[in-house]
Amino acid sequence: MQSLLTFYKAMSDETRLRLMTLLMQRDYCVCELTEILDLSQPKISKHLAKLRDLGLVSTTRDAKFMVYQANVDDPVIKSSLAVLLDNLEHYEVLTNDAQSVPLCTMNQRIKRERV
Amino acid sequence: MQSLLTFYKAMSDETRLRLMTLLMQRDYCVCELTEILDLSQPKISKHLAKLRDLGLVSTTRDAKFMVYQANVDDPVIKSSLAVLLDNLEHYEVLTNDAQSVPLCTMNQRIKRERV
DNA sequence: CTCTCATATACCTTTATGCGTATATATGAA
DNA sequence: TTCATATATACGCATAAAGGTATATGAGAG
Repeated sequence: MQSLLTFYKAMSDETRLRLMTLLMQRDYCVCELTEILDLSQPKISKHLAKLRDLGLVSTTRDAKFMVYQANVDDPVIKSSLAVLLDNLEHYEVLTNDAQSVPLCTMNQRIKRERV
Repeated sequence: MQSLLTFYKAMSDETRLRLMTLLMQRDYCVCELTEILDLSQPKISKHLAKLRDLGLVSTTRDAKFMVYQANVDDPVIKSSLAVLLDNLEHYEVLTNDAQSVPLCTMNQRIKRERV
């Protein structure tokens, strides 16, 4: 039950809810997340570290960039997150986050790769 | 989004998770909940008050007893709780809670009424 | 009215949480 | 090596949260 409790606690903070929601949709590096949420870099990093400590996200280094990805195995937590994703349209902030296109270096780099 | 955040926060405490899970299954008075969770009465009352303040439960007075009932209208929160209830068997504590039969006065009274 | 049971709340202490600022670390470029 | 960029972390502070103990309140019984 502890994992469920810590999941709920993780999601009870607006910053982490936004981060987790984004990461359930695709991977992002820290600079992209900082830009999308428009919050200080240390704040973003600290919340990501918390999500990582709780085992909800994992990281991959890509050159200078730390890429975060959602990493949920617990089926109950997975279902809980599915409920959230299925209802994104109810939450303007989350919807906007998902649609926003960061202008940071990482994003430029990815765009080039896609060409 | 605030209601979702406070819902997650409410559920991030073990006592409240247990209380809410019980109340999603049927109504209980405080003495029953105190007995089932085997925790101090003020602790139970304070957590119930918090759940009531957040609008997740409501109360009815039945003579000396305050009967608490789940009271969830938000569809996303409803779905989130449904996920939990659908997975009760994964959580021994919650399963035990649901199966426990309190011996308190309220329970006696209800039993008599049922005869 | 008084007593008892059921419940709520006040007060206090401890611990957890979140944030800002400053700084450390890591990587690639020049 | 030196610099710039990306990210992590340390430190200090303010606030929130949780629990225990004691006490207040509310309702029915006698």
